[in-house]
Amino acid sequence: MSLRNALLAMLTSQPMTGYDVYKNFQTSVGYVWHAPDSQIYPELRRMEQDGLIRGETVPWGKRGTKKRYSITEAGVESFQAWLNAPPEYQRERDPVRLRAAYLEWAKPDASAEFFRAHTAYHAGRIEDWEEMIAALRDQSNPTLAKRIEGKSAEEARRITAYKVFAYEGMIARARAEIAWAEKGLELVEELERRV
Amino acid sequence: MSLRNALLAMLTSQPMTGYDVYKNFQTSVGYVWHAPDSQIYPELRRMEQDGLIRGETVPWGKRGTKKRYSITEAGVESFQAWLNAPPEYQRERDPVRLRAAYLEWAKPDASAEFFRAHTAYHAGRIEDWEEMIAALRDQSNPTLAKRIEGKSAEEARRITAYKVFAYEGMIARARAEIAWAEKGLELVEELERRV
DNA sequence: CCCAACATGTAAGGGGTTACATGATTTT
DNA sequence: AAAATCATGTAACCCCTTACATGTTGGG
Repeated sequence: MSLRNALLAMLTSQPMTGYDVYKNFQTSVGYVWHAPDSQIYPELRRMEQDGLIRGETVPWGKRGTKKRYSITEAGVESFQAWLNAPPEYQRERDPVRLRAAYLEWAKPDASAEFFRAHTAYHAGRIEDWEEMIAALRDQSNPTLAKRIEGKSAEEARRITAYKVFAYEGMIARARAEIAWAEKGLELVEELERRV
Repeated sequence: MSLRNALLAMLTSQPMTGYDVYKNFQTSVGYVWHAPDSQIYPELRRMEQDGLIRGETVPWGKRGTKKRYSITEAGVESFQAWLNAPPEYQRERDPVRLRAAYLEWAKPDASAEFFRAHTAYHAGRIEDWEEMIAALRDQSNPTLAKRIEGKSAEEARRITAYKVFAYEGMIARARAEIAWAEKGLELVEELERRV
C-alpha cells in the first residue's frame, strides 16, 4: 500500500495529472519510492474509485483533455492513518548480503569487483540525495515550493526538515554500505591472496 | 532470481529435502533471504526441471517417501555465474523514509512512536544476527558444520569469514538505522514541542 | 494413542517489471 | 515539418503473501 501513500503524499502538495505525478516522482518522492507510469495511472483510477482522490477533466489545447486529480478529505484521512499507524516490516530479503555470504564460490576478481561496484553504486546515490537536500534547503524544488506556499516560515521549516531528514537517512544507510564494502574489499584481499 | 540462488546456496552444503531447506532457511540463509514453504517447494520443482538440481525419491519410514535434492554441476555453474556477475540494484522503494518525509502530517506522538519502533525493531534484528555470528564462529551452526566437513582449516576459515562478514553488514546497516531513528526522535521533540 | 515434527502441496490475490501502444500538443 | 514533451493506457509475466489443505512418522 506504499505506492498509494506515495501518490497521496504527492497530491497533498497540489492537484496534478497522472503525468505530473509521474514526472514529479522522478525528482522528489521517486528518490525514496520509485513507480513507473504503468503503475501510476491504474492506481490513480483505483484511488478515485475508492474516493481518496477526485479527478476532473480539464481541457488541454484545442481538442485534447487531461484529468487533474485532487486529494479528498477521505484521502487525507487515509494518508494520516497510515502515518499514525505502527510501522510494518517486511521479511529480510537482501541480495547483496546473500551474495556476500557465499563469496567462497566466486572468482576472487569478481568478489573484489562486486565490492567496488557496491561502493560506486552507493556513492552515486549519495550524490543524488545530496543534490535533493540542497534543492530542498534553498527551495528550488518546485514540489516543495508549492507545498509551503502560503505557509508560515515556522511551518515551512518543519515541512522541509522532515524531508531533509528522510534523505539524510538514505545517505547514512549508503555510507554504512560503503564502509562495509571497503572492509569487504580488504577481506577479499586477505583471504584470496595468492602466495 | 535470488530465491533460486538462495536455494542453490543451501544445497551447496549438502543434499536436502524441501522440508530441510525450509527449516534451514529459518536458521541460516533465512536471516538474509526469507522464503515460505509455499514458495520453496514449487521453486525446487522448477529448478529440477531446469536441471539445476536432481531429486531422488528416498523411503521415509514404512510407507512414506520423500524427495532429496542434490545440486548438479549445472546448478553449481549457475550459482557461480550469479556470484561472478555484476550486481543489479533495484529501484529505491523505502517505506520508512517515505513516511519520515511526510511526518508533518502525523500526530507528534505517532511520529515519536514510529522512531521508537524503528529502533526496537532493528535492535531485535541485531540480536538475532549476533547470535548467528556466534554460532558460525563456534561452529555450532549445523549447516556450516556440514559445509566445512572435510575441508582444510584454511578453507573452513575462509568459508566462515564470508558468512560472518555478511551478517556484520546487516548489523552495520541496523546500527545506522538506530542512529538515524534516535536523531529522528530528537527532531520530533524539537519540531513538535508544544509551547 | 496423541502430538510434534516431517513432508508437500494448491489457489487467490497483490504488487511490480517490461514491453508494447497510441495520440495530442508545444517547441524548435 | 520534425522532435520533444505531454498524456494515457494495456498485457504478459514474475515474485511473493496468505490462507487453505492433507497425510506420515517418530517420540513420549
